[in-house]
Amino acid sequence: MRLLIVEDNVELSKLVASGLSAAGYESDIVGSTAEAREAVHNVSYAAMILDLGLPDGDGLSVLRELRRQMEPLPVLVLTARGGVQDRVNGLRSGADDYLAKPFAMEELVARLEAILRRPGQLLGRSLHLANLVYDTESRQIFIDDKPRIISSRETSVLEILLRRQGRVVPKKNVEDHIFGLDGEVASNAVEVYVSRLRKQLAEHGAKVVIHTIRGVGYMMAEEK
Amino acid sequence: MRLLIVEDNVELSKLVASGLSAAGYESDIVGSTAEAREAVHNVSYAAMILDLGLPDGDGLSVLRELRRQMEPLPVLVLTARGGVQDRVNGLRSGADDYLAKPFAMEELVARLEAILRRPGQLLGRSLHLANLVYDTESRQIFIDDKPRIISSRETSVLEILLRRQGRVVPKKNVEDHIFGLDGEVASNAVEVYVSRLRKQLAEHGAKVVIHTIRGVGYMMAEEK
DNA sequence: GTCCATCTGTCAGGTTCATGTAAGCCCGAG
DNA sequence: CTCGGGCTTACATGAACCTGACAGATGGAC
Repeated sequence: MRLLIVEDNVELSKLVASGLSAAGYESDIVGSTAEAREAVHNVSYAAMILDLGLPDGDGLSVLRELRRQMEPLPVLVLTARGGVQDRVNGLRSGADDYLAKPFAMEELVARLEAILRRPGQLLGRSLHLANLVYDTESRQIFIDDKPRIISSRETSVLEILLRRQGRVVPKKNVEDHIFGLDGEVASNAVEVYVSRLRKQLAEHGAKVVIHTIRGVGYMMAEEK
Repeated sequence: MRLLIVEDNVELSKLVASGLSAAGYESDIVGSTAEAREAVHNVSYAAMILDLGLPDGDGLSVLRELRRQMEPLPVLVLTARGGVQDRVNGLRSGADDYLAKPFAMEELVARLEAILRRPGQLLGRSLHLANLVYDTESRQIFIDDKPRIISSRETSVLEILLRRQGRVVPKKNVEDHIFGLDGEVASNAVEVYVSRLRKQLAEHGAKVVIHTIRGVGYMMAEEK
């Protein structure tokens, strides 16, 4: 399995490469956004490890470009900046995970393998669809890179539909996901949440649709 | 996907049916070997769950008869008798698996799905034809890898035609597959479904055709 | 504490849509 | 050409679904 390391600090990049090699991964190293763009277009990598502070620009621009092209390549962002704002920026731009320097090699490998192993988007920290990004940890929603607030219940519905995007999610599953085992609902609560979610997504200009499959459930997909 | 439950204990059979329903399978229930024979001959089931202690004879006789006719229907034997000898008898008679009462519903579903998924059987998890993919578990249709929604009845027709792609499926079989034992149709319902299915497949750009064989039934094949 | 805003679950009325039936046309076989 | 099966469209029906409204719950500001 081949990885792309985008990092301008030569010592660090070699260290990472050798650590990954020990874990059984081959890797290519580039040191600028320009080289990164080229490499990604020419080679099919299993994942990218991306540093943000690069000599010729911000690594996030590479990431955003990838996502705009609907490229699902898993990306692990790696940077010295560890503040909350940077973390949010990374995820908002479409990163799958985020690691602040200094870090332990084991953690890098563990997180990398987590994003490689995840089936579809079932386990990812961050979920994407069209211009919609959802951070599963902070439960934050971004549309066109702008944070949007929607209420808790609707967020839960969004999450489960997003995790199974392009697949039908039975209404019962949605209900279970929201209420867990204990709470029972004696009404059409799920329908109401879906209705409210649709409305809010539309208001915020999200380019996604929630299809209704009568007698079964719902399916979220990209618009058109 | 439709299953046949052969079980004379009404409570148990209902329990099993509801458990299977939760797992996404429809089922018909019969309570004797005579009814079982009739049902199997009239309807095309995905699998049979067979109890051995029946009021009018041994369930194994039904199974042996099926196998003598080279009928590949997957059979899961379910019985109070849990001894090794019984297990051997069941398997020797052509059962695909064996489950002793009392059992956990999860185990029944797991074993059932194991035999349904088994290669070489009529049934796999997903069926392909040209640019059309059908997932038998979620009953989802993909054309050119994009999920497509068509309604329940049309999906059932598609499923049986796909399972026997390249072969003629008698109209009566299609009808049985959709309605099972109980429902009787007093019209040209099947023709209507086929018509609707053709239309929708065309709209979605599926490269498949449904040929009509006059006086017999239908056959699905790749376009051109 | 009070006030206000928002969130939540329920309900009811209206709407949409899958479904089965029927009717008329089409078309292939003979 | 005739006959009969097949195709397609139209339509009625009821179930499934949508959505606006409402009232209680919650929680933050003061």
